[in-house]
Amino acid sequence: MQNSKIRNMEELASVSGISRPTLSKYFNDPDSVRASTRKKIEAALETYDYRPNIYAMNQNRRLTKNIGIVVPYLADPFFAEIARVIEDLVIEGGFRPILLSSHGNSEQEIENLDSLQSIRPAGVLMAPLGRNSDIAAAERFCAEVPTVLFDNSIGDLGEAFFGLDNLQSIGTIVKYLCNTGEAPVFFEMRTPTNPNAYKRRNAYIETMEKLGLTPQLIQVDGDTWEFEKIGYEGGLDAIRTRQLNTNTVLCSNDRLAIGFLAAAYECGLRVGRGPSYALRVAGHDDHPYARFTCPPLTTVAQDYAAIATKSVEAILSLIESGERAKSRVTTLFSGKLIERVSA
Amino acid sequence: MQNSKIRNMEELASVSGISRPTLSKYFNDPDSVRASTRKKIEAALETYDYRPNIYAMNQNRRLTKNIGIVVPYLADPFFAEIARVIEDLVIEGGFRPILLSSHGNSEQEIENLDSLQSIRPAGVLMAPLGRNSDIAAAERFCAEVPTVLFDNSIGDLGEAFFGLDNLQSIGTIVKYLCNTGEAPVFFEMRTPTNPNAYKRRNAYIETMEKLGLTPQLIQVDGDTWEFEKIGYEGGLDAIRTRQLNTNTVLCSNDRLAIGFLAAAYECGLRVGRGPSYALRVAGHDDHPYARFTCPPLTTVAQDYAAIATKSVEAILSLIESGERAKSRVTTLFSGKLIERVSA
DNA sequence: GCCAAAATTTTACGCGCGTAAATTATTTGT
DNA sequence: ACAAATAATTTACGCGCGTAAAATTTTGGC
Repeated sequence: MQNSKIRNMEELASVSGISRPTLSKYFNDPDSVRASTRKKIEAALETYDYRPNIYAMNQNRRLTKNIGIVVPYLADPFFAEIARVIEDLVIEGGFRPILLSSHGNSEQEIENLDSLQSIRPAGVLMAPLGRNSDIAAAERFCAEVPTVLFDNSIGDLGEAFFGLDNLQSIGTIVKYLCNTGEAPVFFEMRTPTNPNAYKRRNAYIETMEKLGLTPQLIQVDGDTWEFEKIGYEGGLDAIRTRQLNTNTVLCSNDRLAIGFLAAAYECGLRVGRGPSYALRVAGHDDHPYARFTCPPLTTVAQDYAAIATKSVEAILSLIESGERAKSRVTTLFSGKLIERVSA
Repeated sequence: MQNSKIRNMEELASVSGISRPTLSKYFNDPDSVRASTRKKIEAALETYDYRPNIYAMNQNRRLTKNIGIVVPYLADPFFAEIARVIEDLVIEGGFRPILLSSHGNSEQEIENLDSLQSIRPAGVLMAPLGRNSDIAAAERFCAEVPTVLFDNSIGDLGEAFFGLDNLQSIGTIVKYLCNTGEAPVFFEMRTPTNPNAYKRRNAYIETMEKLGLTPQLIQVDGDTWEFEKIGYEGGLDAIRTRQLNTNTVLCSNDRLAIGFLAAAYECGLRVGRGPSYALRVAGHDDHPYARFTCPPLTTVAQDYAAIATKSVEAILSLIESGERAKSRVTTLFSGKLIERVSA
């Protein structure tokens, strides 16, 4: 096994009989050296435990092998999941993911960008906070570092954007709800932190009007990322003050819906589809917990595997080309209706 | 504002009139230079945008300012929350947190340790996977890097351990359940990944026997980290095959309980306390979602702020001392009963 | 078995900063 | 105002690796 440890490439060079520059080449890309050489190196690596000093490497390389991943709120399992997929793809691409959460806080988001900038990443994948983001700071960052946005977009920031087609996905579930029962009221935060939320509101209104129906909004207060709490408290209030004049509620996202379901339960309203139920509740996103709510939540699934895959592909090809995108491409994926028992 | 940018300390030295070694001292500890010097440096920093190259710094420092944080499963909001608190404390302590998730996978856990070792962290805070952890690899890591364990312990690995007093916390909720209704059956995974789970099982048995009652276990299959799913499927099975001969179920953790609640709901069993309810269900951990289940989950809260604070304090003092712990100290915190409506 | 092409080695320099020792300047106490 | 203590500067070296250019070796094709 690991006999004596080796401290640097120089020493590895002497014990392996391969010159240091060739070793350097090998570590940057094992396939760039001759097969016979590669074998010798790998044989030496088996007996001598050695790995290049990552700091010395990155100091001298034009570009590091780091890719930053910034998400707005990691305690949200949705972002935890998408971050995990992205991490794996980044590793697969031969890069090193650096995951940072903004914890729903714009100052933290800037700090994250600052912190990333100091490690000179080859590229960054970022899901911005949205409304609260410091746009000027983000712009400055994007000018320095190739950045691909996902989940939600800010202006025309970044080289590309991958997200959800909110008009399609909200349209789908609104039509589904209308076809299977009463038209839905839209339950949302009054001043959401997230641009997607505005798009969903507009998509709801647009779809309802297209169907010849009158859109109705229930807008609740709250400006934190504790969506369940906001949905719960807003839901309690909406139910108790009889703001609902339909038996169908479409929540702007699943986390709000989870809170709303808790409120409905507390008020003794049975949620589900059919004559014996008081209320239908639907969400949006297919949150990891949506299938375990009571009752299981009807929602629209985001194809986050697609979002993750395409985002990573985009940043990798940007890095490989060494250039900036000629034009900012926006790619929107469709949502898929997930019919469960809540609506 | 930022006029011309400065590329290295040398240039900052010339424009600020302060020598480079002094600047180096300043960046390592601003308070180590004279106040007048500090002022001059900070004035220069205002006009010239400069930050030291982190790679060059870390290459030459004996010890980096990095602290690794390894959690078993970041998509679990419990770990996301505790990681967030730890991150903040680490930053407050003047260090740089590097957060890594093992995604419930032992190979990933080793990769994380490997990856951390290559950045030569000053210390590491780690919540190990447990049963699946590669103990030999972890031991080798701990021999190299000062490591403090939290949440769950493996053997006597690491310099210290901070976790929950499962005997106390399970004892508390078992007694509560017995005092307010029928004695609970214990619902858990047959072969949990997590040592805490075994401790909880034993704590349940011990407490029941102390109370002169017969412990009963419902053990469900599953060896992934999808606890809700396992709880749901196991719960469905347990209910349908009539394994319950008490109306009270204590789940080994809240995520299992969330799944179990979904199963109970699907089977039409009303969960709550009182004559009109079919079942009482309690959990353990006070998971962030526990207050939004239907009905809200009675559980035991872990004091994760305390666990986080003490763990960070421990690693910081270890780093400061530059030594290894003389003996491995285990600190267990008490859980606190959270009475909600599910039991 | 020869030659051009490709891979490797040699040589040499630089990256940006940490750090140690010796020297010089500044502050502090009296 | 002076000596002692403290801080800053100068000088010099090293960290581990990237990388470029030139010299050398190996490879593959015919």
